[in-house]
Amino acid sequence: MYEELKYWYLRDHKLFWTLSMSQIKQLCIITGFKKANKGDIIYFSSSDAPRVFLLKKGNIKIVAIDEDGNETIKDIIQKGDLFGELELENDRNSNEYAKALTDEVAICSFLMSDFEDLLLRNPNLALSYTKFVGMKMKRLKNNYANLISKDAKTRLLTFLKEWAERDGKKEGNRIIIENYLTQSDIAQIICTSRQTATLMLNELEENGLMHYGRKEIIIEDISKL
Amino acid sequence: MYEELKYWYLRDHKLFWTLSMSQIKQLCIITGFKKANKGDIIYFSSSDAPRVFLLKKGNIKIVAIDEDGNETIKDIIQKGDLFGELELENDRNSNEYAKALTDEVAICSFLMSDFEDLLLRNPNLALSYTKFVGMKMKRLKNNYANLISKDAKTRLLTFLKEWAERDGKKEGNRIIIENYLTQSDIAQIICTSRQTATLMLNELEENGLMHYGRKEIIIEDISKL
DNA sequence: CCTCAATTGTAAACTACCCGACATTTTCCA
DNA sequence: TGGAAAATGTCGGGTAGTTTACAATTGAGG
Repeated sequence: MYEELKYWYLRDHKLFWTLSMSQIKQLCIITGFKKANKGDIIYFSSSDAPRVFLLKKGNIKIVAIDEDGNETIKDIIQKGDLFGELELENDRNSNEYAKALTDEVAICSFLMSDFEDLLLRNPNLALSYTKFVGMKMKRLKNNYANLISKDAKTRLLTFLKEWAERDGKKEGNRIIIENYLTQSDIAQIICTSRQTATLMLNELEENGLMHYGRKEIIIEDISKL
Repeated sequence: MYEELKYWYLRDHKLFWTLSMSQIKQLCIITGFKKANKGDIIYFSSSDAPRVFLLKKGNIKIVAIDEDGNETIKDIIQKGDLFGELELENDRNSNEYAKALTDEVAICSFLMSDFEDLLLRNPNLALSYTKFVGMKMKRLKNNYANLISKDAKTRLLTFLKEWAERDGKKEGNRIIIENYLTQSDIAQIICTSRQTATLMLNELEENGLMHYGRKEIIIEDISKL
């Protein structure tokens, strides 16, 4: 990869704003780059050194397989998200892989050890990174608090609202979300069965609150959800 | 507080091992200290500047109150744990307080801004702290993964095992845990109703697997749980 | 030692949700 | 373009776990 490109991929990420251009150039720590198409499975090769990943384009989901072969969605990663071993601790025994949700996906990665060096040399970056991880943790806590105390319908509504806020485009009163999730994906995220999710989505549609389509989701009035 | 004490409270925490004694002495960032007894409620005064807390002695639980006045246990904090705004971001609108679970509780705290300065001046510490937060996150993820995919009985067993491992004292084959949780506390932690928890605990007792007492919990053979 | 509040024990009714079993529709690609 | 695979729609039976309700036990404080 051209040196030019290497730092371009870092430049526009919030996390690296504290660094000057020349600092970024010095780093050039990106050691991997991958493109994928919808449906492709991306393995985190557990054989080689632990890595931190940065999603430059598209959306992916992290999926775990348990002993019985059941898939569980562990996370949805969006453009600009840093992911992988955010813990800076490697944990080899987890059986996880990523799956591309959108047509085009671009991921770049660097070695964790490089990243650690970088943090040590740039205390400001370390602080930003810590806050970044902290925010992730807060989001996680909120999500789970939801799963636990609310029933399936509330969970669906909360999920839809959050999604609309993060991804949705306003068009007058409506909000339009580009959809890359099947109903069964949504069901998994809100931890219910596919049938229940389908049922609830149709119910919302009957009440004229929203429309679920494979390409896009339209929410008529978010305040009524 | 005597200067001596101030750094004593930091000295023996894993997080600060990378700092030399003299460095710790220079810090003196501790600005608050609190003692409490069982049942006491400890408020995080949301009026003054955001703080990081360090639990020196005992156990406490973090409880959130929702609109309807329902209590939810959000976290159990144990001796040596750092807690509070781990996110390094202040979030004023949460309605949370801490409650002492053990007879004697000692908490010290320092201002977040001081802590941030400290991190900036000690990159090594920043890295340790990042890993520390990361580990918290991993534990959190595991706990929740459990809540979601397993039934109430499995959740109880997982919780008991984890508790035994963290807190239990071995006596021959048995493990004895000093108990500071009521059955209803346990029920909240594993997200089930008090009645279900009671039922399951009694079932385990009938099968001779464990004994639940108000002062201590005895597990006959952890491998059989 | 007695009293009251907190904790624990038990049972029955009820319900949200899962699961299996299909039919129908859409999408993909050979 | 046609046929298979994936996604969606729909129905009812079964059940884990909640809720309500009340009794029994424990323990702390006067």
